[in-house]
Amino acid sequence: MPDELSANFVYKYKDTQSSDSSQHTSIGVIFFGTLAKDFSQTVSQGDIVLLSGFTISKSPTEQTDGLHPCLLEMSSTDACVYVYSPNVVVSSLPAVVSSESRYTYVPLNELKPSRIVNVYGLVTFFKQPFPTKGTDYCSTLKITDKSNVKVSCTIFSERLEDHPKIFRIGDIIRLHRVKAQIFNGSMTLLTTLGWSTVTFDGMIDSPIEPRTSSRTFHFGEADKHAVEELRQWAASQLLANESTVPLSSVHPKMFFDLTCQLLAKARMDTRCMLLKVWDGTKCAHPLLNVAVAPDALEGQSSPSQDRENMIANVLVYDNHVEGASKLKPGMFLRLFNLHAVTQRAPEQSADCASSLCFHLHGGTSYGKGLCVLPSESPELQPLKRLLEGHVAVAGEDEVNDATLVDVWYTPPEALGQFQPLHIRAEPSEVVNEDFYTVRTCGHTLQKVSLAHVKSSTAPVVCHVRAKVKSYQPQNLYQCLKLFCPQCTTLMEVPNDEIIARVFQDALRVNQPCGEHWAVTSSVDSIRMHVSCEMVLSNTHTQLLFLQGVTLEEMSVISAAHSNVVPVCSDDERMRLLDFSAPFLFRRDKRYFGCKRCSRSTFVEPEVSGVEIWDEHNVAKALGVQLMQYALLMKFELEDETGTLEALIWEDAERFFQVTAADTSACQDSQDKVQITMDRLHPPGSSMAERPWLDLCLSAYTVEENSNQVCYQITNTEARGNLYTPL
DNA sequence: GCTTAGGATTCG
Repeated sequence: MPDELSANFVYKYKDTQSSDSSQHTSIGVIFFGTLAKDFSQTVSQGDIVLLSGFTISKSPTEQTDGLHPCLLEMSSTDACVYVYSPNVVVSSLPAVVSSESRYTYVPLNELKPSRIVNVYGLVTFFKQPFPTKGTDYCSTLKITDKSNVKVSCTIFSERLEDHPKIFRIGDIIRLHRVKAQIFNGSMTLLTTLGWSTVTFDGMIDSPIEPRTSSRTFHFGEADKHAVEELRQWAASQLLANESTVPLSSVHPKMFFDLTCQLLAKARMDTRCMLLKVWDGTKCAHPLLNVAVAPDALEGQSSPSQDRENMIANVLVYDNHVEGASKLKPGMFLRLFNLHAVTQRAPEQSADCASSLCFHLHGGTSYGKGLCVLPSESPELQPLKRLLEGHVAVAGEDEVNDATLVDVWYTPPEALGQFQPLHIRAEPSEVVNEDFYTVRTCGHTLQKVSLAHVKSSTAPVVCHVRAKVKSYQPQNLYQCLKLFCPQCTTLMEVPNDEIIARVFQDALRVNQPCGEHWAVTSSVDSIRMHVSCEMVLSNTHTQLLFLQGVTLEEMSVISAAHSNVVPVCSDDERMRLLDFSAPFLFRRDKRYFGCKRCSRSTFVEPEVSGVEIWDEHNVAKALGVQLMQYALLMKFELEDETGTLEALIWEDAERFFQVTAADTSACQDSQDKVQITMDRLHPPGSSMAERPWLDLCLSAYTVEENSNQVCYQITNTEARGNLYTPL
């Protein structure tokens, strides 16, 4: 045929003179028509080609040229060839190859069954990749374009990172080498061998940044234009970026998408994971707080007053647990199709207002799922500013204690409670991956040097990398303090000698006391009082008042009781002991009252309405201001630029992953603090051997101390396998 | 070894 061009390209990867057909490493290929023309204009020597839609035929010239006995012959107009140049990846179809625009994108209304095509589209529906019954994960999505035709796409890949990074409806996706097919009467697209994808934000003015796991992908002016055009069209159609719902707009029973930061997570069971998240807004409905043992919780989420209704508890079920288990506190997430469920915590009675909890139900229907958003995403910036603002405000409220600095220098008294623990630490082995620190704050800050921190104006929050040059107190039992949240008094925990003396003083005036609210029984010189009202409600075994005991007797008796209050008598009236002694013994724990803020006279305890007695309601019933246990240490930090003294105080429990109250009584918690210190500052180690610590530092001024600038380590957790010997 | 899925909730 005169108007038809033909070409015969022979690729010789290796020259061979042999006529033995098994030795042939080259074969002839025959193209016809426009494909032949386009191919001849596109290809260069050395390119790699991939052919499809060709048939094998006998070579008529085998006898004369001694080459391969077969030929590859283009069988129909469906045949296509892919040309891989060293630098650019070129895909070509019959009639579409051109030298200036090497990729051609087919509008969605022009798809033809069994064609392998490249397309651009706007995402109108998507699911996170889910495991199939086969070998791959599958992403299902639906896309549309200017033609307004909607096409479903199915993407298979066993590598999760190769799946399209779609974060929201309205994102723009580019697909290469996907096959058009009819399924159930509708056009669909399916990945084929060599497929690839890139996605873009669909917001009209956001930077055009391709999201892909591929390190080599083609992106030119034409792509930029395609994205811009789709964004324009989407905007005109009101299709673009359906926004997610802030916590402040969530109401019961709704399904919604949430953009948030992960604060903490905990495995509930094999099919359920708890995520504690926030987005910087306050929910109009009370939020449920799912209580979890502190050691089961990864990350930090202490409910505090000013964060009330800001921390959402999300229960993630079944297939979503796999993805959730990879999450780390601090990450930014998008949770798709969360269900706002009203429920009561187990301890809440039926007349209590129920609170909101969020469920990510099992399955993938309606796009249920979760994904991690890159921290630098432009759409996260407003959220991050909101969170940082909130963290800063919380910091100002909490870091205001002028007494900290003073108390630091008062010589601590020995308590004899911490047992120093000796760990074998070979100096050469101390730099160990078993120990490290992580910041759990939401700040996105560049790390700065200690010199930079010192030159900054407080208040400020900084991220640093430093080593511990020294720390105080060296005897760790001395880092345990008592703190009054009311008057901010900070004091040492009285030792047993002091407490025993208070008990002895009380014994000297051990007269009977007649309180109308109490019934009394006596064994020898020991008197036990219980509340009449509590006897009636059968809760009297929970709260005992003991008179005429020594500290030793008290310790034995309280070991078996939930709440025991030591009392004495004065003028036939019951009184509490001096506040140098604990006002309450709860099994192995002792609780102290603040001398300044507690009621000085003892009146009838207010016992109505309490079902379960703990240290808080005992203190309240007695008019006592409960003192909190707190850990206080001072680290001398060092980096290449200098040293800086930083307290570890408000976030000490977070840092050491213990509660201060536990360290007052529990050997395991004391050991944990000791081991942590031995990891970050091994005994006898040189600076070079100590680990670098990633720390979040808060700098603040103490007004009462001529505006002295103080530093605290905040939002930082010590991590690692502390129980592996170094 | 060359399939898998092919949108459509609500349980915990």
